[in-house]
Amino acid sequence: MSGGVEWALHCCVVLTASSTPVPAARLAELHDVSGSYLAKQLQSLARAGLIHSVQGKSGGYVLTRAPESITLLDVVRAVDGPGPAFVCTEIRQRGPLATPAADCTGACPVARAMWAAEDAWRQALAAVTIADLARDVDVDSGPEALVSVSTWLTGDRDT
Amino acid sequence: MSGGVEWALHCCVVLTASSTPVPAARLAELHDVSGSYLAKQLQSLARAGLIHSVQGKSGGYVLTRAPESITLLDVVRAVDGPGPAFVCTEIRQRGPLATPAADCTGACPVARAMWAAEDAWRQALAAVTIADLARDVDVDSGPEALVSVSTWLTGDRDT
DNA sequence: GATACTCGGACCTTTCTTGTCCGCGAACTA
DNA sequence: TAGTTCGCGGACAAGAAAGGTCCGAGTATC
Repeated sequence: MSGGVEWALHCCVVLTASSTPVPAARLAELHDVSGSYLAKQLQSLARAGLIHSVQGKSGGYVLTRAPESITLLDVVRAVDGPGPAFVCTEIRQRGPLATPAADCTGACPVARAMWAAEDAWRQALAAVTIADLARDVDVDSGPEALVSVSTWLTGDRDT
Repeated sequence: MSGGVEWALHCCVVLTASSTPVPAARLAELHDVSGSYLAKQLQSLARAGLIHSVQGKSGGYVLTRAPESITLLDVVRAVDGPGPAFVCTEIRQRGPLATPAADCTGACPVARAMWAAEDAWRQALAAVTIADLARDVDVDSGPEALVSVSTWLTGDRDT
């Protein structure tokens, strides 16, 4: 799993606190990460339609939907790609005792089991939304945490 | 996820069919993969205690336990490592609005959600055993498939 | 005891991820 | 209308990790 997923998730949670566009550089400064690289993750989120980019002065990124309708699975799929982590190379069709392709109607048992586990993983991710994470942050660090983030994001740069 | 997991799983299923040691080169020939590289995966399985290596002439690998007591999670952890796929870099403790370390009693909400999903994945993998896979192969390809594999594995090389 | 066969680990190559940089176009401001 | 600020996209370099190969240590067989 790529490390950019963590950055993207934190950015989505932070964007919950702001209704005005937030530049990528500001998000990078808040998290103390490389702005150039974070921009790449944000572009992935924008391509997936999770966030919307506003160009020009006073531009930046805004969430396109309500935080309640953005699941963790959406973010992970946008950053890490939609493909399955386990790839079946059809080993059973190779070697001296290869099973003929005609008998391979469905996926091989190994792939079936691995993909079923991945489905369980995706289902768990789809059950949690960005709004849930924001609420958890409130519980953990108190409601003033996200408020101060909001004021810092929308405030002037010279702080 | 590393591709060697697929090879290791197929090897474990195949080893079900043989009670005598099977050389790594024989397993590689059966699956038509690089023997030198497959040896690395088998060594990982041996280090994890899933298979036992017998040296010397007529040596090879044998399953240490019954196939019913080897789960897919055991194989995946042995090959891909036991660490979690999602690594939390404690982003919340960085940047100008870093939450003080004293307030970070538990994992941050983002990591909690991601790890919960991974637990669901591991639980699904732990629920399936190598014996289950072998049975599924019997259902898919008929019982004669594993029988012919067994005779091919134990037979002489000059076939 | 010699031999042939096996595993085991050290080593190298290729690919991918991570991270950086700069030019272009768009939108807001004056 | 000109200038500034900002996001977008591709090109590019470094580092890690996967993929792959090799030779030495050890053991059962003959």
